[in-house]
Parts: sequence; structure tokens; C-alpha cells
Amino acid sequence: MARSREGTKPAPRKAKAAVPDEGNRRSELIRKAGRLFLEKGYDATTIRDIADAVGMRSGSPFYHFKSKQDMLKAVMIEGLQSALASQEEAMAGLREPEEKFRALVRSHLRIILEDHAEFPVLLYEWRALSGESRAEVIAVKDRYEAVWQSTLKELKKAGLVNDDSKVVRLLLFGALNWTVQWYRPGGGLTLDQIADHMIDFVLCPDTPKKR
Amino acid sequence: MARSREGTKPAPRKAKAAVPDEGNRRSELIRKAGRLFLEKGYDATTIRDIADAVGMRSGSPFYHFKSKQDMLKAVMIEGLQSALASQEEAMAGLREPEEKFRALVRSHLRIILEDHAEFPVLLYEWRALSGESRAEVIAVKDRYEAVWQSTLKELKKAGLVNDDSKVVRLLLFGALNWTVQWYRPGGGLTLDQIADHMIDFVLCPDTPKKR
DNA sequence: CCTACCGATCGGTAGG
DNA sequence: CCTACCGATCGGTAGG
Repeated sequence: MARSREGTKPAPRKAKAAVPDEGNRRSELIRKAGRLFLEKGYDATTIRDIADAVGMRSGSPFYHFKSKQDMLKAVMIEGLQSALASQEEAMAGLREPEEKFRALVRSHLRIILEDHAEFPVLLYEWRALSGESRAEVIAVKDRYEAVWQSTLKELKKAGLVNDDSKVVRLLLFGALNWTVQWYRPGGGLTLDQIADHMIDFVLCPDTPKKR
Repeated sequence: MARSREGTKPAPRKAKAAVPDEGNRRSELIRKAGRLFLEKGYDATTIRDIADAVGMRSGSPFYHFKSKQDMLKAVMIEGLQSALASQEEAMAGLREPEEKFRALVRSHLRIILEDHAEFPVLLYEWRALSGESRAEVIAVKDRYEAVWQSTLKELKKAGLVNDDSKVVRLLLFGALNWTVQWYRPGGGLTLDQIADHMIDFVLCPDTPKKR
């Protein structure tokens, strides 16, 4: 569309419009593989399952990825990158620690519960990722978690939370990430309602020192 | 032992002492299978892995279980039953809601972080359990969760918690069950320290109504 | 990206 | 519980 060139010669107008470029096919594989890895697990998902899902023959995914492991890594990194993008967008312009925290919670829930399966795959198929790939994924993962850490620190400074230690962050991540196990869209609770419960769960503004 | 019969004839005293009875072999298979299912995942664990771990040949586990699925179900039910037993023991004689809650948290953490892998397998390999086996496992699972539910209700009545809805229970389970992902024995935090953080995370005794 | 294929491995079984 | 084995399936590749 945007790239159409108005030249002098007729140009091959009827070039097969159905042929997607390579990047699209690759992302399509990542998306479908992500879904399958999350639903059935990495090991129970076969290359044939994935190929079927995008309408390819069983050998063809290897044109885009050199191995099944490579697909897993690609799924996880894709999940992290879109999480980072959402996180950045959600936090943009916010100054208040509490607002930032709310934005983080909402953004995280959206990433793990809406649309995309890539981030949940990162959470629940970590075991299946080979040792060699882990370092690469961890590097991106650390960037994502660092934002949480600093926001929790600000919350603590503002007296909105009693403890910003690593344990608390891990407990919070547990409550957040576990939602993947039970949340079903249209199942009574909206995503925002869960977010509000989560925030109430963590913030204790009226009790600077509990118990 | 209890069944030994004192007859008149010498009786075969030196019956091979190294031969374990069938029940022991079965539990041994369950224990090792549980470990492997948790470490590598159900699908990535082969019958040969399990047989090796208990010193059997690859076909022999099928003398004790009719299929691999059957082993998975056995692992999960074993995990639930010992969890129920621990739960009962921990709660015995307690009256105070807060004490009961503390006991539940400690008992749960012990079950999922100490020794046994069976309960974590239930948590993280649910997907691998076939539809037919699920109902059976769910029945036992419901009994375990009912105790939590009623204790949370008591906490609410006592004003020690602001909300005893299903969401809160699920968030709490998330924080609890996620510990399996990061807790390592001897890694700085003791189990009791985690329990205390968890309890502070949930109880807000001084704020009957937050925000 | 397809066709045709391979070696390896897997869950499970028969017969003792 | 072992031996010996089978059919099915899987990740991956060569050659186009």
C-alpha cells in the first residue's frame, strides 16, 4: 500500500497478492507455535502440529527456524519484547509511584491474559529451554523485572508498601503469573477487576507497619 | 511382621530379605516418577527414565501401572493425599483463625518445597493429565481447597482480612505455588521466613477497610 | 517451501 | 519382573 510506486511502465500489478513475505510467515509460525506450546506443552507439540496450524508441510518450518528449540527461544523472546513495549507504553508520563504500579499490574495482566501466548510460554515452559539459550532470554527478562523492582522501591519510599524485598516481588509475580492457570475470558471477572484485587492485595497505605 | 505365623515346622527363615514387597516398589516408582515429571516434564520423561531410576528394565513399570498416564494420575493422587494428611495434622487442635491460617501456609509450603515432588507435579503438569483422569483428581483437590476456603472465611469474620472471595484465594495460591519456581533449599531464605512474608502479604489486621 | 525419506526413540506387549 | 520386540511417531535433512 504505502510502498506502491507510480512508474511509467505497467508494472506487474497482478503479482500474486496471496504470497506473504518471509517476515510474516515467521511471525505466524511464532504465534501459532506459542499457542500450541502453551496449550499442549513444548514436548507434546510436534513440528507437524505447528506446520499444520499455518498450512505448511512438516519439513517447512525448518526453512524458518533451524530447530524446534530455536522456535521456542524465538517465542520467548518475542513474548518478552512485546511485554517490554507494553510496559514502556503503560508507564509513559507517569510520576506517582502508585500510578506506576497500577500501570505495571494492568499491563502485565494484559500481556499474559490477552491475545498472546508468548509470554506465558516463557513462564511455563522455561524447563524446556536448553541451557545455551537461557542466558540470552534471561538478559531480556532482567530488563523487564528491573522496572518492577524500581517501582516497588518507590512504593516503599512513599510508604505504600511495607517491604520491597526480593521475596515480595516474587510473591507478587506468583499471584500475577498464576492467573494464567485460572483466568478465562468472559468468566465473570474482567481483567481490570483482577488488577484491582491484585493492587489491594499488595498496597497497605494505612498501615505503615503491619501487625 | 504382624502376620508372621509361629507354626511347628522350621519355616523358610532365610527367604531373600532383599526382595521388597510390591507396595514398596509401587511407591518407589511413584516417588521417582514424580521427581522426573517435575524436573523434565511428563512428556519429556520416558518410561525408560523412570525404570532406570528404580533399577528396572524398560518394560517392567507396566507390571505396576497399566500406562504412563496411570502413573501420572497415581503421582498426583499421592501428592494430594499426603497434602491432606499434613493439612489435617497441622490444623489439629487449633481454634484461632489466624493460627489456623498460619498453619495452612506453613503446611502448604512444606508440602510443595520439601522432599516430595508429587504435589508440584499436580500443579504444573495438570495439562498432561487426560480428561478421563481429571474428575477423580479434582474430587480430592476440592477437599484440600475447601479447608482453605473456610479458614479464609473465618479470617474475614475476624476482620483479619478484607476479602475472602474466590479471587483472593486464587491470588494467594498463586503466590504460594509460584515458590516452586524460585525457592532453592539453602538459598538464603528459610521456609518459615517465606511463610511469614506470605502471611504479612495477606493479613492486614489494622486496616479493616483499605484505600 | 514441498517431496520423500531416515535414524532414533517411544509407549506398550507377549511370553515367560 | 525380564527379554525381545513392534508399530508409530518424531525431529530433522537432502535435493529440488
